[in-house]
Amino acid sequence: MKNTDAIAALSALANDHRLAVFRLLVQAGPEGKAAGDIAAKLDLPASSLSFHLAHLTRAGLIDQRRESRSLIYSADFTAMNGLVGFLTENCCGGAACAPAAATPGKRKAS
Amino acid sequence: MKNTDAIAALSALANDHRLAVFRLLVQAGPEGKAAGDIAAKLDLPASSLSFHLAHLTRAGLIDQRRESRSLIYSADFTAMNGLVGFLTENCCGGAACAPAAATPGKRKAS
DNA sequence: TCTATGATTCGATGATACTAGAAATATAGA
DNA sequence: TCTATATTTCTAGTATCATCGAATCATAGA
Repeated sequence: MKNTDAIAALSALANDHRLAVFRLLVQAGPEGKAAGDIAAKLDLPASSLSFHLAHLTRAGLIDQRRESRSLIYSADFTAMNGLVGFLTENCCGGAACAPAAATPGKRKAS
Repeated sequence: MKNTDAIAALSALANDHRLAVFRLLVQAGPEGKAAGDIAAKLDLPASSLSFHLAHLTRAGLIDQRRESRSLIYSADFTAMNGLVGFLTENCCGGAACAPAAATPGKRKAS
């Protein structure tokens, strides 16, 4: 991950609404959520949400796909892990600090 | 970690200079670095650096201690790990995604 | 093609953040 | 106490960002 990518990701997340959107999508997993559902869940005007979704997309943190009339957004777990790795990179000069990452494993059948 | 703390941390890191400062301190480990050294290394005016250091401190990402005339700054690894945990929390609805964290282990003697 | 629905883009306004020189504060040594 | 060093606070000018209603675009079904 390049420095500019990290800045983009961090400033995308550095906002109340966008952080809420991202965490919602992280918890939703690879299936994602439609823009309308997100707007309803977070009680945001459609145009405001759209602004924030575009911001997160530009930063590479979420992906978009169309499903009929709905646009489905989902977290980009590779980007998320890349960011985490970037922040903790070479921690303490490369000594005992070994950071790890999460992967979007399959959901547990309940 | 509360939502507002995460926002504070993320917006603190969402800046070219502050990200550079933070990563420098992460790599420096618990020993930290004096403000003057950081300014020299990153080629920043003292007043600008001070502004950014205050920002990072307010966000809880770095600690400050005085050593004679110098103020030494060091990364707060607990806060860093808290942020990482917050972002990946309940990933994929709590399925196979197990995020981990880094700790500031002791430096390896070379 | 007409209408309804889901979502984005446009545009104006208000708020917040970054920068860096100058002045002020804290510590140390002579 | 006087001076030098390390750093912060003050200040103002500039730039960037968030908000949300209205208008627009894309898709689907009758």
